[in-house]
Amino acid sequence: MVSIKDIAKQVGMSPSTVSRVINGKKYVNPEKRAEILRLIKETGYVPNKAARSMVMQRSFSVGIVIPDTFNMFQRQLFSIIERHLESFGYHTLFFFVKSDEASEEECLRRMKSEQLDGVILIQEIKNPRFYSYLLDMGLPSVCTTFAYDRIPSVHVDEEQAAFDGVMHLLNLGHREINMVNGAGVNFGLQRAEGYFKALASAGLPRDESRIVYVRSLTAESGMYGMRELLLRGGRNFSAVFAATDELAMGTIRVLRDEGIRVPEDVSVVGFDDIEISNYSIPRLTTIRQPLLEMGERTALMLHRSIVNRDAVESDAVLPYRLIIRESTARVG
Amino acid sequence: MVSIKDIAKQVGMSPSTVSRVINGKKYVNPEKRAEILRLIKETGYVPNKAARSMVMQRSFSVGIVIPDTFNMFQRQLFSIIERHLESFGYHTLFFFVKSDEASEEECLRRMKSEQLDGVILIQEIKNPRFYSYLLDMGLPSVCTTFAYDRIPSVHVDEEQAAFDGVMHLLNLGHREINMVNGAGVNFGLQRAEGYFKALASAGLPRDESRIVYVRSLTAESGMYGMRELLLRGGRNFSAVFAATDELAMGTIRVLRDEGIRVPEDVSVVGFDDIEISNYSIPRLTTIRQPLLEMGERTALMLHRSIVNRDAVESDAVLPYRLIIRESTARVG
DNA sequence: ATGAAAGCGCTAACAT
DNA sequence: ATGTTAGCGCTTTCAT
Repeated sequence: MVSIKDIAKQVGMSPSTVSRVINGKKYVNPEKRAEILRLIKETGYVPNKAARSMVMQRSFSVGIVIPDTFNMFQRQLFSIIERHLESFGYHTLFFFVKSDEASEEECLRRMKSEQLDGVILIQEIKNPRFYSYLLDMGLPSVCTTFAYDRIPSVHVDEEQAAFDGVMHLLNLGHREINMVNGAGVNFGLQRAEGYFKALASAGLPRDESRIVYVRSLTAESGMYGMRELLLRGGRNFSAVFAATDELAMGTIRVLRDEGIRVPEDVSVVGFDDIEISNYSIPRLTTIRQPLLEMGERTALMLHRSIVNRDAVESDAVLPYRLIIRESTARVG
Repeated sequence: MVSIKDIAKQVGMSPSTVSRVINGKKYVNPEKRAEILRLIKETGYVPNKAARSMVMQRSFSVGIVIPDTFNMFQRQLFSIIERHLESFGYHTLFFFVKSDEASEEECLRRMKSEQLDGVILIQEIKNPRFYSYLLDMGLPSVCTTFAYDRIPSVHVDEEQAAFDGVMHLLNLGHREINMVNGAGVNFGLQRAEGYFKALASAGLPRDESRIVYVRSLTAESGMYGMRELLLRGGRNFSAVFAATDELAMGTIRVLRDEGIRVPEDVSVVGFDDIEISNYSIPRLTTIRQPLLEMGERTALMLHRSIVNRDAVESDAVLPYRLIIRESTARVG
């Protein structure tokens, strides 16, 4: 592998000068610079990242912490974040964590060993030590899709968004509305709260038995959730609010298998607006999270707090939007 | 950040000894070892990866090259590969590449700078220099989901799989079968070949106008492709073979919008068997690629060629399987 | 404008 | 069994 020394030797200059050229520093004779640049291109020289990151005490990389079972929304989100991070000159390291103690611990270890410039969390970590570590190290971080006090975050007003989704159902005349929700995630609680508040605004009681909490946010879990609801109350509902689009797809699948038509018999509202929601049968009515903007803001926010370590970033609460498509209809 | 020196000082030993303990080498007094281990735990010491990778001339990381617009099958695949790689002790770096020259070039640069232990390609790279680089550097690599001469690969027999998919349609009595295919990917060509061979085996002519090539492998592109086919020949078909499940979803969407029922009016076969294919309406008949096994074999193969640099790995051609669900039916 | 030298944190060869 | 030393490739004072 060709190194900075090789280049230096070939042009008869010192490594320092070559380093200056590479880093675009001043105080280099334009002619020498040109020659060095030419040689760099010619030899295909590329700086060794480990060496550079050792001496500079930073890695030019940011870590993205994401559940190993990330859903499609999260997948789309991290692609966007990755793209923006790249435009700021960072590389991206993914840390897939399972939601158990050991995995979070391992993730922490890796993060330490990597000399990260910053961290983005797309997953609520259970272990409080995790956050303490970030804070103690003064490691720039931002949370996205959820909020954590003391770490800046980018998200939507979950509760209000859920409220609006359920209001849409209410406006369509639905009164018996179930919810399929994710367990163990904070936004699940917030979305449930919005759901209850909307019902309350229509004078409907808070009925916990109308919510089922499932372990993951996938279609598979959605099926499980809907079956459970059917078991609990039979067909005592005319609408379902699902905490994610994937959950909604599973819900619709079960309904369909039971011979219940969507939206003729039962209306379904999702949350996220992932790509296929616009292609599925029926197209899904859902609450769109502003994916592009969330990704952009997240990357920007992190970049800013890396560049200016003691600037305090404030949370960005972005606008969501109810997208009405085919899975909801006036109550029959 | 606590370093190996700090640990050494605190136990009154040399850094070498500490290093030996960390790396589980022999020749260290059990008591000292225990004490050092204790201190490591106590201080939360974690080795600096950059330093280690500089002196050892390797990074303990493998790069996964994947299209920036990766589809769901690829997403599922890389999750699995990542998991296995981790179990072998590697970290995973993702290289998202667009399919343009500049992006491939940039990817190459990054790969050089990272001192990778190995590379996995989930994407056919256009630029031959890319492969040359891998080969010249003696960098262990494996291709997955496609084959490249001179680099070991893990894949299914694309042509035969496509053949079987189309045979299923033929067996159902279909004779007018269209294909929605991905442009610019090698396996697209192979799947087309299987499609033609199946048709030929039923005495049907090779009609290029029945294939449409679309730019990506998404549902969006699938819609585009189906519309184009409709434009070309109207309803001159009773079945469609789509080169990926996502393409199939888009295809079905357009059909539905045209009032054409699946499978009553038109049968659709996909390829991949991604998760939602089992939840979509209708559930998709498709050719399953052995995701788990492909991921495992890919990781294992790479690991072996890293450990044993001059062992020659042979291609792994894994068994696919036709999964018959609801999107295909006997011709009406 | 340029070079010499030190040092980032670690491992490995060589002593002992 | 353990310490000493050199050096991985680079950036960054500090001289000049």
